[in-house]
Amino acid sequence: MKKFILQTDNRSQRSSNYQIPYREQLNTQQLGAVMHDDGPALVIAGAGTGKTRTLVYRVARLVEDGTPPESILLLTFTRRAAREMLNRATDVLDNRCKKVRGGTFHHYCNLLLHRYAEELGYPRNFTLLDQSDAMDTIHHIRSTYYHHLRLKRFPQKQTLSAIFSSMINTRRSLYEVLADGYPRFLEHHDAVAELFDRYNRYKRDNGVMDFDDLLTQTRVLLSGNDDIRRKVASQNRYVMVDEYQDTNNLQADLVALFSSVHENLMVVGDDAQSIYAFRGANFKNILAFPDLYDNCKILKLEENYRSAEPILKLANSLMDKANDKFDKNLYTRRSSGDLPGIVKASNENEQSRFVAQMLLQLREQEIPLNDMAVLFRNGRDSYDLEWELNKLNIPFRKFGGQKFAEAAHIRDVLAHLRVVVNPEDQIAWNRILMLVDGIGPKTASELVNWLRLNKNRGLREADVASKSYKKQIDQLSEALSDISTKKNKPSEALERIIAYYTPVCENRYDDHPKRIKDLEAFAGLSRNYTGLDQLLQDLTLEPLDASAMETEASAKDEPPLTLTTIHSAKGLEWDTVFIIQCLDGVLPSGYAVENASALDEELRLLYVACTRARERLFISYPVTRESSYGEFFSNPSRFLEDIPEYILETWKLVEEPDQKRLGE
DNA sequence: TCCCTCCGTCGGGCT
DNA sequence: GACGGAGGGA
Repeated sequence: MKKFILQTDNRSQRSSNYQIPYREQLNTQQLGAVMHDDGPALVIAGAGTGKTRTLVYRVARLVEDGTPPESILLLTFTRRAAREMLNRATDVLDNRCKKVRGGTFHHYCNLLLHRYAEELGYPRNFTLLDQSDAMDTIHHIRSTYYHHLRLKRFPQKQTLSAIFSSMINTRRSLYEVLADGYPRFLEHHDAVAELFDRYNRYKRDNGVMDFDDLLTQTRVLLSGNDDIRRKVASQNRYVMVDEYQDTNNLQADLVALFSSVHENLMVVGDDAQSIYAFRGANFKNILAFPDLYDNCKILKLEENYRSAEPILKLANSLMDKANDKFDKNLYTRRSSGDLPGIVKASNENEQSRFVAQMLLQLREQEIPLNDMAVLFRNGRDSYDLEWELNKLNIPFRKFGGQKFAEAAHIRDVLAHLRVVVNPEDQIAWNRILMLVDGIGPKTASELVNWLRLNKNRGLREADVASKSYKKQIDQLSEALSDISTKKNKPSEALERIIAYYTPVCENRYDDHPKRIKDLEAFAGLSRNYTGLDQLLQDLTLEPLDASAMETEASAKDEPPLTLTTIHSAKGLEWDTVFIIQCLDGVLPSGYAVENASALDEELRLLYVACTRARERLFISYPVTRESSYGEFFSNPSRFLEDIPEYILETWKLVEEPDQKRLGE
């Protein structure tokens, strides 16, 4: 039977009196995507082709055509990306665009779940576990039930957490995950399976969820309850998903559910930039999208506006090396530009000095520091450079690597707040009790148990009168009751805890001045919040980078340089880009070299890194590396082999006796 | 029972 | 650099 299609009148009227001259500001391909109306659409957008711009204009265009902004849902990879897009849409149109709902999958799911948690048997104020909370929980279960396995090589908490997450996101059995990625732990299959069950039961029993639960529980909620699904999806008149190449099957299911009433779904992405296979993404998913949706319109953006031609040439020639070919060749009309350079340094520090010196030189040529970035494979690959930059007083901000809320002292303070929000949070109780002098694992777990069995009594009533730590327990319970009884602001609660915690911190860490400074910065940041639980949720869903606080102060003098992992550089661009530690075993990662598809992903990673640059690109590597055994020779990335000189120019570093200087 | 120190081990990229 | 286990002193 034929279906009726409801069509509104504005379709015929539009394009006559738009506030924004779309035709003049966009190319034909972009215009097609912006003007796309109803029904599913796939936009394949190569690097630098104006993908963000297209999304921004489409949001504005929908709003101009009378779509209520709050009925548009924009799913992005980070909340920062969503915010930037909506700000830009506000700039091109007006304030209405601020009302568009946008954020990450996790963020949106978190919102829905807080509304409907009770349907799933969770408390409405369920606690969200971040990466380290989840690992602590796993550790807790592991040491309670599996301590006897300690002599055999049993996976560590972060490995266990990675295994569990991989099972969920790639939809594989434990056996498959272990056999594929962790064969040495196959002998522990049954114990790990049991631990997984206990972990899930623990989360259930204690009303907490980890990152993966946000996605899986939302799917359960929407696929198991048609009323709720319809209610939620009918609010989403238009759904747009950015970076679709990096969503996995679980997220694809969610997208389908979110858009299941209006079916106005537009996904945007680039198969050549898929770099999240470890989270279950598969670059083939995006190409299979049209198979899932009848009448799916396919649109392509191919003209690159970002990079100078020599940079694109290098990027294209890298892509030629993929085992699994991509149907992709970016072109640009920009013909000028220097050749990308490859720089060989004799060791890591020389590489750092080269980068630092080059940065200073370019800054003198009026390229602002914040229009330059240094990219690397692993969070740790920049330690030496960070040291060098600090020495030279070059301000920088680092993305990726350790997060602010992962530092021990921040987690200590957060644990205090968490027991106030949720007094049944055993992991948090355990952590704060262990901080008391004279209390170790044994005493802490006895006290936690006592608290669990005496829910209506507080820590104050615990029997510690005869113990050496009585005094500190009194101080602790006083601090906790101060903030739970008075309904004070998050910043006041935080300051109260910091007052209690400061002596603990001084006693525990040698570098306490720096840590206490962090805590003050944290208190400052919390002033923007009115609710404690909101603060905790935001910190979890949008983890701050560890260096964010330090840079905050110096940023006033000069906008800082960016240091970032390639994964965190996604979607961003700079005038000048340095890619450091471009070594075989680093990029590609040593764990990828025996697997063709994993190698391809590493290659795409390098491709993503190169295409972040507009004008200048420097790739560098040291020929020697240090390890615990001493110094050894290292080789440049295999991806850089056989790239002809007319595409990638080789540079030598020449040291002058008195002053280090760059060679020709 | 707790705390400190020493030492071998380790899959990392992100929400 | 962080984790986790071992060993010794308080």
